[in-house]
Amino acid sequence: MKTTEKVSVLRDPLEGLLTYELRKTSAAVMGAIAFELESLDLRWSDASLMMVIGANPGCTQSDISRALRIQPTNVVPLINKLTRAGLLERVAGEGRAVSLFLTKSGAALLKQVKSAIARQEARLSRNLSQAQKAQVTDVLHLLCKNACCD
Amino acid sequence: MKTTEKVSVLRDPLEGLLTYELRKTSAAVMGAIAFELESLDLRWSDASLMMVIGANPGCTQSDISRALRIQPTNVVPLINKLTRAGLLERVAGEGRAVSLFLTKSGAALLKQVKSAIARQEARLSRNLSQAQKAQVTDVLHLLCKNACCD
DNA sequence: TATTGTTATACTCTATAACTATA
DNA sequence: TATAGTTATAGAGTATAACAATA
Repeated sequence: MKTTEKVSVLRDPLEGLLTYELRKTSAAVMGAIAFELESLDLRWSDASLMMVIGANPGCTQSDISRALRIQPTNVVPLINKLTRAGLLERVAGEGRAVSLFLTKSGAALLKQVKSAIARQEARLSRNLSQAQKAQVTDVLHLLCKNACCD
Repeated sequence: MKTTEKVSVLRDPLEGLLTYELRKTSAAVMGAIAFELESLDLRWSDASLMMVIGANPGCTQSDISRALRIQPTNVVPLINKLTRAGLLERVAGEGRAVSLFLTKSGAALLKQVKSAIARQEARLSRNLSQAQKAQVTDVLHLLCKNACCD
């Protein structure tokens, strides 16, 4: 015996670590929203950009950069993609600033984005107790703060 | 008046969304562990690999791939890096399989990795109530499951 | 000078296709 | 054939440096 005693199921020494569980859950959740947005030909970065501009018509790339904590340099290709797709309009503002607005078709697509996000959120929290639902974002905010930023 | 009425602080329409908060918190937490591991010249992917091999001496790359949910193809460069650094030993096993072990210096470094992780975990949960501490991983597991995988 | 926007670049993580070697 | 490992490659996300344009 014991000729083929393979490990195959490993002991997972990372199980239960906040760092690990957060990363794993975040990865799963991002995979799920990616699937949800696939039919709209949008990635999460696109969708979150549209959400922010939809809620703040006329905001600038700097505004977005600060709000979503992405480097200004990384906002550029996202804006370009959405502009080329006819979803975004760039209007000259003060100084070098450019004010961003959703086009008509951008606004229409945003509605679908909101539906996709609503579906995702409903699915995520479908079997959470009221207490859990109420506390989960509080805990996440605490953890975020403890991780030193925000 | 109203000449320079800039937006500057945006309304954040993503605030409170589980998808968004999870991603943001995960990013912050990964940044914090990256900082913690920086002095050891390891990234989280290296550290988690060492943790798994330390807890499962003789495991294979396929085992690791399944445990950490990384593509087998992406395990290769990680293993190579740690092997080149003298932290890992590869011993021929059955068939094509290769059994992985930490070297002496690998085991020594793993101790420091564990300390770094322990510091991180303590900092993350320092101001969580007992109830929160007890429930947070449960909620994360639920969310992970609801996201459809795991 | 400080702010805004941009280009180029590079590194990490992740994913797929195609291949070799072994049972 | 199924499993283990590998190579090459490509796409996203994120980071810095250097620069141009405007107040």
